[in-house]
Amino acid sequence: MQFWKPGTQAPGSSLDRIADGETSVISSAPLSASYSVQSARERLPIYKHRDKLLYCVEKYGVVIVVGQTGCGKTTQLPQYLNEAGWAADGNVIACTQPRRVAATSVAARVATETGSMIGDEVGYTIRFEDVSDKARTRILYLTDGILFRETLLDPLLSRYSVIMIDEAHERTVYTDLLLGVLKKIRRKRPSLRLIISSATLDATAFLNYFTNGDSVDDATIISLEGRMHPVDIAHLQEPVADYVLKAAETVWNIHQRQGPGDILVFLTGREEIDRCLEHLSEMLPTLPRTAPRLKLLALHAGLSVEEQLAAFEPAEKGSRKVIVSTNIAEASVTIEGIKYVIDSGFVKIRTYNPSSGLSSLVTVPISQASAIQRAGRAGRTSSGVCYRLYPSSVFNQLGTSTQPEITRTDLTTPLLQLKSLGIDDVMKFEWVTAPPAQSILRALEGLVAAEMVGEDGRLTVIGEKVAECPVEVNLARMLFASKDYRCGEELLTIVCMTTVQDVFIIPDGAAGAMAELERRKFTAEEGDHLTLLNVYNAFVRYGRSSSWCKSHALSFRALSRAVAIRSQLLKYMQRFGLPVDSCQGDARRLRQCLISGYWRHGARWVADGTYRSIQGNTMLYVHPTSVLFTRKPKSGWVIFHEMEETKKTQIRIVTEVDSDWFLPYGHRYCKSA
DNA sequence: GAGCACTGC
Repeated sequence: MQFWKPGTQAPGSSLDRIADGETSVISSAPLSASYSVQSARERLPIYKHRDKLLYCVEKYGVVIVVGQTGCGKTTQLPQYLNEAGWAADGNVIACTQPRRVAATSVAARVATETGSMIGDEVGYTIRFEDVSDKARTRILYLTDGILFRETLLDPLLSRYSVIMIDEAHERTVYTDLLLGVLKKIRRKRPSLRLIISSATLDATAFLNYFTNGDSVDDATIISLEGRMHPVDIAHLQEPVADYVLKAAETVWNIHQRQGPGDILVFLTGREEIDRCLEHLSEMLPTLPRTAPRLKLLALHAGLSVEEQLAAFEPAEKGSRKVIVSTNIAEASVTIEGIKYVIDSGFVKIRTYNPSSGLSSLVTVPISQASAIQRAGRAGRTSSGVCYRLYPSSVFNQLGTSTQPEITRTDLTTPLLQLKSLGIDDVMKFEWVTAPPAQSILRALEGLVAAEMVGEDGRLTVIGEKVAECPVEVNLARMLFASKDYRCGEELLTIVCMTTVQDVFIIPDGAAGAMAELERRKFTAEEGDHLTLLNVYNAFVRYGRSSSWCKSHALSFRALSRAVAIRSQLLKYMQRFGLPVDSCQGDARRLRQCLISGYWRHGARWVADGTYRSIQGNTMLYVHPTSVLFTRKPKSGWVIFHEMEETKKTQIRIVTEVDSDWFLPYGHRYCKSA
């Protein structure tokens, strides 16, 4: 079996020649499904490392495990540890995942392998769903966010003997926070074992983090070589001006000159995906009558569940499937049967500018780690080929890993939670990668202005409570204020509805215009917050039905999630003694309450139809999805949920208010300006 | 008059 290495090219390859069919693809037989579960486990590449892994976990406090997706570390390692007795005496082996689906699906698979019911010996915990048994569960899969939250309740995580942080190279905010806290915990509880599972390129960075760059006595790296199938890599010889067009051409060449197998294309967003598919459908009529058909599919998060599922259905016999996707197909979802990957080399990420407090979506080159991950998507069920739409010299210049999320995000919530853990001096926290000092300062200022943190840097009484609440700080602030405005019931709903995204489904073309009309039925003239309230109440009144959602162009998924979040937050409100009163239709009182959270998100209308932010006087455009997009607010003043920089600075979820309502917060502007 | 990478508690 041949293994590919990062940066290597298939022999003598330029993309064009490969797409012309000059390079053969090495084939190898996939794992047969006819073996029993036990012997299938033993056939996994990881199995030969079993004893070494167990020895290292025994000897070292921190073991960094390097291995490609598919080598079996996620499913096997916790089982090896269990078999070796690490879950004896009531101890639990934890394995964290960045995503909910991964935690649930891996747990189900391991339960099958161990011949037990899910939720018994093997369980999982994600938000809204705890399928585990406090006394019986030995192996627990959970999202890293849940485990971080657990440190708020049990700062030493004392029920766990081993904690495996899986997919650590993805560097989500919670992974980074967890690693920092776990390093601290290990000083107080050295018996706790940590396993950091990562892709190749980040391993030494993690090792250095845990050894502080010197003593290696307590940490080690194990490399689990081997993946199921080889993937040949082809680079373009010269960069291209239009990678969307090039992607379409490459699909076309593969289809005409290469053997069977589905094609996965990585682009950055919906607009590019649609353009690529348009190019391809224009070419379709020129396909010879006898040639296999080409099935064109888009895949991005904005699609409905049915549309997304289409990408997973096998192509009909004699036809080839082409999935043009965003980064969602890089790690979040896995499509079987992909043999060809086309990688644009770009990704759209959200970044945060701490000096303006603005977040923006920008298209940036991917990292080497991402490029390798994308290529690996071609080798899941058999050998494959990855066509990179950039030269190998460009690959070599890419950053090794994606910038950790914590360096490009608003730190308000993370800092509040660290303080709740007793880490008051966040400047001294041992970050795996330190965020910009300005981000920390801005978040601290915000926490002081919101009265979560006192002038002494310690949490206030309300700050302690808000830290426990799984919502943004300004939204939690409103929940607490709702007691004074007697509008807890409506405010709670609004908070949940602003938290879920894409409530309204607006398709392209004529269907979009129809959806637009449906949306107007819920419109409240005060603005989007009350419109969202109307939508939620109608959803509940009509029995939370998915067909009702469909006929009103609403997302059943989003609304169901809002219902789940609402019942979770309701428990917090009850615990904190916050009444859930109705405002009895008094929209004025309700909007006054909104200001208690949004007072820093105020803007005034100017004659050209744009707005100016109260803080900073930035020019703001109302997002086209807002009910205030077409209307001037009578008072001339609004508050908004969030602002984001695209081509322009846009505000989303906007509601009209009176300027007088800001007065009680005036003195705070002076402090935080 | 015009727009949305992806997660997570």
